[in-house]
Order: sequence, then C-alpha cells, then structure tokens
Amino acid sequence: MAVDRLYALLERLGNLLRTEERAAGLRHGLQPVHLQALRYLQSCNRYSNTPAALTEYLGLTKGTVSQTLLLLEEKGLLRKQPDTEDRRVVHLLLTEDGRAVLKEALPPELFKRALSGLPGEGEVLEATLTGLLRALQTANAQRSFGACGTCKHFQREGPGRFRCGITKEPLSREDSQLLCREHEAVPPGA
Amino acid sequence: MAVDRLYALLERLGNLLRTEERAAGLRHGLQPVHLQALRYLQSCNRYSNTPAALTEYLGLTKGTVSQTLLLLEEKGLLRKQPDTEDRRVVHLLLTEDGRAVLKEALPPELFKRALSGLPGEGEVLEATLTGLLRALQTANAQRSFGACGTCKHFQREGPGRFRCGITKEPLSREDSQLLCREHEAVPPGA
DNA sequence: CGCATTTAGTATCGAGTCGATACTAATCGG
DNA sequence: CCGATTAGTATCGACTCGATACTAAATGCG
Repeated sequence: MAVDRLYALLERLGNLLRTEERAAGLRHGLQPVHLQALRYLQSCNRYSNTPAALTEYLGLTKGTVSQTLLLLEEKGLLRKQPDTEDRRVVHLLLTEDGRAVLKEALPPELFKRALSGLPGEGEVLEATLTGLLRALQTANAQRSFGACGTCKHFQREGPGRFRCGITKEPLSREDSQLLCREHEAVPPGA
Repeated sequence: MAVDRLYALLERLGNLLRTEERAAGLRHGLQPVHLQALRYLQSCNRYSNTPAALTEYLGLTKGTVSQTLLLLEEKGLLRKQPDTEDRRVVHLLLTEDGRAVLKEALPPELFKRALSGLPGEGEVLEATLTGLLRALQTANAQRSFGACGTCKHFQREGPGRFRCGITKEPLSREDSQLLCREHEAVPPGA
C-alpha cells in the first residue's frame, strides 16, 4: 500500500512539474523536453555534451533527440561544434540566448517558493530521492549521470587539484560539480 | 543550489516513471496518460469519478481528457454511467478488464523493487513529498485530491461511522480512504 | 416564470513529441 | 583492408495536447 501511495505521489509531482515546464516554455515557444535538454547541457561536463549523452540522459531514442536539437539550434539556443578527435561526434554548446532562457524559466518560480516552505532545507529529501533514483536507474540499466566528484574514478591529487581516472585529464573544482555520462557511484563502504 | 538539484531530481524521477509507464502501457496499447486515468478512477470516490474531476486531477484540458476517455471506453476498460441527479454529468466506472490492466501494469515491478531497497519503509519520504505536493498545489491553485478521511469536512460519528460535511452523506471506512475532488487538508493545529 | 449565464461534456483541427526504420559517415578491430 | 560498430540525421506515422467551437442541462437573477 505504501508503495502505491509513493508511486502516486511521484507521478503527480512529475506531472505538476511538466505542467509548469510547459507553461514556462510556452513563453519561448519551447516544450518541456526542450527545457530539460537545455538544463542538462548547462550542467554536464565537456565529455557529456553530445547528442548521444543527452539521449541516454533523457531516456529517448536518438532520432527523437536529434529533432529536439535541430529545433533548439534553429532557435539559436545552442550551437554544434565538431569534435576535434572523433569527426562523428559533435558537442552541444549553449549560446547566451540559451542560457538566458534557462535562467528565466527553470526552476519555476512556484517550485522555489513551495520548496522554501519545506522544513530543513531538503537535504534529507535530496539524499532519499537520490537513493531512489539510483535504485531505479540500476534496475533499468541506465547510467546515473551523477556529479563528477562523486564518481569512483574521481581522483584527488591535492587541494583543488583532481583528475579523472578514465581520461587521465586534470579536473578543476568546477569540473568536479558537473554531470558526467561515465559517472559511477562510489561503491558503499569505500 | 539545493533547489536546482531537487528540481532536477524530481524531474528525472518523473521522466523515469513516464518511461516505465510507457513500456508498461505498450503491452495493452496504452499511453502513460491512460494508465494514470485508470489509476485515478480506481482510487477516487463516487463524487469524483467524472470527466471534470479527472481533468482537474491530471491538469489537462477537458477536450484532451474527453479523447482519452473515448479511447478507454472503446477498449472496454471503463464504462460511462449517466448521473441520476444532474443529467449533464456522467460517472466513469472501471470494468473488470480495466481493473485487470491496472493490476498488471501499476506500479511497475521495477519501482516496487527499487523502493524495497530503500531504508526505513519510506514513511518519512511519503510525508515530505506530500507536503511538497500540497505546497505546489496551493501555489498553482489546484485541488489536492487527498484521501477523504484527511479532509476538514470529514466528521467522525463513532467507530467506523463517518459523514461528509459537504454532502451530509454517511461514509464507510472504505470511503474514507478514497480520493475526493472536494478534499481540503485539515488546517495545521486542528 | 423567462432568459442570460454557467457548467459538463463532446467534436474537430493543428502543432508538436516520440518511436521505428532506414540511411550516411567515421571509427574500430581483426 | 574490410566487416562491424558507433554518432548522428532524415522521414514517416501514431498519438498527445491545447484551442476553438459546439450542444445540452442546470442555475441564477430580474
């Protein structure tokens, strides 16, 4: 029974957020999925700003995402930059307009206000929901897209000096907070 | 910052649930919104099983919901029963087939398993999310659709004997657990 | 009562998402 | 060097959703 109620709650919250996103995007002629794409591109790292990574993040097919990106590019909210190493790959970079739209639209004002009324700043809620999300993602064989600094390949070399164990490249403090498609959570008890 | 992370979390959970609903509905030729409609109709009370109530619940327009209901009726998952008092109103009743589809599809198996791995049974999570949902609903001037027994018009007359302060009708214990479109939360400190 | 207003629900249309399929081009692997 | 894989695009059809317009029943106010 508690499972059913929790499911209903999450479903309803998801619907509400979508409705708000729809309203927020309407002002710019954007759909919910467009805002979600922009938000992802704003918070992912330089290894993860590609159509393929966005496809995995959104859980859609690559054809669908390709259309989404076409529209965003036409509107001038992002631009495509060919990868210098692998010429099949393009990188998606937000334009100033894209950043401006996001800043104006997300998260919705109503959400911020509703959240401010919650007790305790929501750290516990964030931790619980993260756990739930991880469980669902592993169950669906999906990637976690967590912050770089919480990955098991993240190496600390000194104060403010980090390195990625996969690419072997150095990482800044800002890098460590961005989402990565290669992210794997640190195994419990490490 | 915490607000942004929480927003992203809820958005992602919502997307995941939609994806799972899409997969679950595919087996019956149903879309996510169809399963959501069926689930609502299964858990709402006799005052709230109308197209108008469902429209408010889902946050869509009545035209959209009308189409959804047409499809569900054609598939034999629900039937329409004219109201005896107000001849503009119809009541939506799940058929046996409708109930069977729901039982098979919702909540998704993966969700149940993921939740079972969470610490502490989720009562705290349920309470927190309910609070967040209520806050968002009041901010959007939406109805809460809470369980009848948690409404400020719910009257206790004895063990297992209740009454609705609006309709003045008696309510059973089962009635008290169903969702109502007229639901208003008990004001804090009552 | 009588008539305008409101409410419940339906019908239709167009814009847009999304998955499926098929395709090109580049890279990888033996 | 050539088949297999991977990144991305193009096109099509099914479907959702909002907007608009509509009917029918109830309500309210003079």
